[in-house]
Amino acid sequence: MVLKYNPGKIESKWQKIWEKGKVFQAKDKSKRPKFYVLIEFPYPSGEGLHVGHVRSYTALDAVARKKRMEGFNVLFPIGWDAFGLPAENYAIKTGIHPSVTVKKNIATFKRQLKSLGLSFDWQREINTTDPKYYKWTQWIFLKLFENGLTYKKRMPINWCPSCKTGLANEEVVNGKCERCGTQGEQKEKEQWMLKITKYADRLIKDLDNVNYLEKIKTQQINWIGKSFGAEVDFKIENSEKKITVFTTRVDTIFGVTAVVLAPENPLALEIITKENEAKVKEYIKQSKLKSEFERIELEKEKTGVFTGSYCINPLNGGKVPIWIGDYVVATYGGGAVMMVPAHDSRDYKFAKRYNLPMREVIAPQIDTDKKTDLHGCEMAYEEYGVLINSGEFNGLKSEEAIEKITKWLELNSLGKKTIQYKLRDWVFSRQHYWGEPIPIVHCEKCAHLRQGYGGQGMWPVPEKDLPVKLPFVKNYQPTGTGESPLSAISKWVNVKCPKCKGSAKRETDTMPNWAGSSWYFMRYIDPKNNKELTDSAKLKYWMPVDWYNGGMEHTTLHLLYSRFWYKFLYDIKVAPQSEPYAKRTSHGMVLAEDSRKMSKSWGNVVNPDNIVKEYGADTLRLYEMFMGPFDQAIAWNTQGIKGCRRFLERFWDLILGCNSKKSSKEVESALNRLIKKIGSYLEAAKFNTSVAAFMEFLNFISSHQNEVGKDTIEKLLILFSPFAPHISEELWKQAGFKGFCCEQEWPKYDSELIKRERVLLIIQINGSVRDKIEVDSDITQKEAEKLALNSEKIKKWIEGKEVKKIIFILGKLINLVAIDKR
RNA sequence: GCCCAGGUGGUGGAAUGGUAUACACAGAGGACUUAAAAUCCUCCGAGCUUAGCUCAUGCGGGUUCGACUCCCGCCCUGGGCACCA
Repeated sequence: MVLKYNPGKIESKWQKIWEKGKVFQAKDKSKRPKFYVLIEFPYPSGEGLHVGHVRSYTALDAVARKKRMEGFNVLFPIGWDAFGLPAENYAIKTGIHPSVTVKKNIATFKRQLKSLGLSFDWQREINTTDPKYYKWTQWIFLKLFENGLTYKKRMPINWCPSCKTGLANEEVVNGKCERCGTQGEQKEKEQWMLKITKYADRLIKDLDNVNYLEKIKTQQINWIGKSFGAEVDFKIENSEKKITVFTTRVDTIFGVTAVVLAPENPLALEIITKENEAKVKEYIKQSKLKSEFERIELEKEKTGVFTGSYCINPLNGGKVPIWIGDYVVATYGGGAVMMVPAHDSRDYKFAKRYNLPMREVIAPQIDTDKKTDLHGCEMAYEEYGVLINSGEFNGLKSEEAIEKITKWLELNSLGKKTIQYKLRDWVFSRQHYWGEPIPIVHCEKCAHLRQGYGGQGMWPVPEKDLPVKLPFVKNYQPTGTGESPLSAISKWVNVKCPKCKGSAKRETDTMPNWAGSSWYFMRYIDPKNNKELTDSAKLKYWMPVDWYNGGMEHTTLHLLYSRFWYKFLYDIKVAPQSEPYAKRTSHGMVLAEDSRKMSKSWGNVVNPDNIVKEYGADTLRLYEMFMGPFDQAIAWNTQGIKGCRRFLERFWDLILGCNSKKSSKEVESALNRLIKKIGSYLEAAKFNTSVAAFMEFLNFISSHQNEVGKDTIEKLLILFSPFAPHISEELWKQAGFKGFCCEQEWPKYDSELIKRERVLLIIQINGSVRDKIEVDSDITQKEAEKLALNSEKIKKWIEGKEVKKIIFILGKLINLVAIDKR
């Protein structure tokens, strides 16, 4: 009597046995080559594990399992990114300390992850909210501080009136707070900043040396936004001052009919003439009232005001009016632009609105065939062309003119070649309780003596005093004044100055939750080290991460931040190389059955617990691999789950029903083809076609059941175990094989066996299939031609025609090119 | 507006220059059953004058003996960026 497939029974059994046998632990001292597989560690939310987690974790689990079987010493760790607003908001509502909530949520996640048979090395579990962990997050901050990569800046920040906290640009989506969806505002506050812009160029350049999906690279490059151009100085009339503008089109400089300043530009207030003062001040006031979001929403509506002052065009000495317009971005290119309405569509709109003059200075390069006449054209000509109305530069092509005019400016000290980035420095402070305290002390006395960082009395907390632990509090309410709730805890805030030992105060801002995740992959390597961040020999052995998978939504945030930190750690000789991740892939979202995002409010959430209970973990794993291409978003389908369960049942019955000692040649050949396919599919993240290949193979052997020997079953189970580890392990045991299936050597294919002896030769006439005949796979062209020409079907097609050419592809097809006889 | 990824049966999708629609889901018919479920077998792009033929991979061209695949030009969908000078 053959046993029935019962995942509920076998899955938890094997999970326990594997754990006891420590089969998934990475070895620190090993002569084997290493392979580091990384998934983005989850935020342990109260909602529990999402089927989206299951998709990406299972995929990388399959990779990790295969690599292990290939003889690699595999590190596949897991941990918790546990700082963050939901736990704090929950604490505000209920008074339950965030650490309690986090602990509870982690327990749930852990149970859920373990029920899936993921081969994590649980010995290395980390938690960003553990003081033993965030000690080193703070340590990195101190290093950044010491190396001049931090600064404090009073700046307009994005403020969420609901969360009562500052937001990074990246956390504002369409003007709204990413977390709660409330409309954001602008607020001025002293913020800790990290100089990520200093690394902008390297963050682009080093992408050449890593294997990321191409779309990830382009997205990062666009985000950093490098543009080559020139800075040009426009002297202000009757003043010692000048306005420096940035332009990528210095070739259009003879077409400048105004210079426009951002309202935030401090020069703006200095240059107003008396008669314009009231008007201009009112305009600046109004535009400050508008939040950055509103400005964008008002879209291409360009407004501005004339200051009454003029500056001088350095090229032709012409008098240029200075305007203020809020379409000029304050934080880019110095917050000033030269306005060339004839050749920039934004300037064109601005000039039209205020009736400013336009001067054409670029003519389209005239093709001899078609003449382009731009006169009367209702838009700006933004392409490159040939210079006109540009004095001595007339007749030059734009490319040459850019070079020559820039040189001229440099010779006359009126400007220079330069590079601008869109990337802005990272706003690193949050006014929250549930984050890593920034380890800085402010001493008024030292500030008075102009000591401490920047003479402002700021001192780093000495390394021996780390971690600066979060104090236990009763009240988590944000102060709403912009101060962190920590500022209310005087016992914690008041400390001795590390320098003068006088009374001083702690920094009360905390770090954003991107901090802990910016280096966590390093801590997995040496999670219990309390002397250093990670032992350097271990780092050298394990880094870089060989395969990192995560969501596309982290491309411009976490992925960029962590690359920045790693580069910095490389510069201070902590990290062994300058890039942390050798390969990066991304997974598509798992949508609900109705193709919408899964959400409590829609009531369309699929809970993995229920699926495991009803169908088993292997079915869930297999289904999530099979549902579609890994990098694409895909809708859940309950019927699809059932199909995968059906497949596993057939698999189970078939394997247990095979009794032959040795496989037939045909089966052996099919198996070797399967080995080849699965190997290459896994490397290429083609999980869906891997599963299809198993299904095809099963269909094949179910019609050759008497020819399936133990040798085939052995290799099949090994191949299948990365995808469905429990059923493979159980069948391995039932079939009487020794050891763990998941510890066997990954099979190699024999290319001799892959070759087929007989193949179906396709016969085409002019590219259309007209006949198929079975032939020896090594048939020669001559023999194939003979067979083709003798085929009755083919004869009909070439009757009255002349065969002009024959194309023969060995073992595949023969194509006869036949044309009518004259 | 710019950048990226896509568009193939009723559905999810396969095929990276060589048999278009693998593999699955759904559906139809049959077997088993008192019946249902489960399971197994068969069919399943469209059309036609159905031993076969024609047409079909968003649309229009092109390259090629041969194009879902490569090139040019459109249309549509999804994602990212967005007054970045």
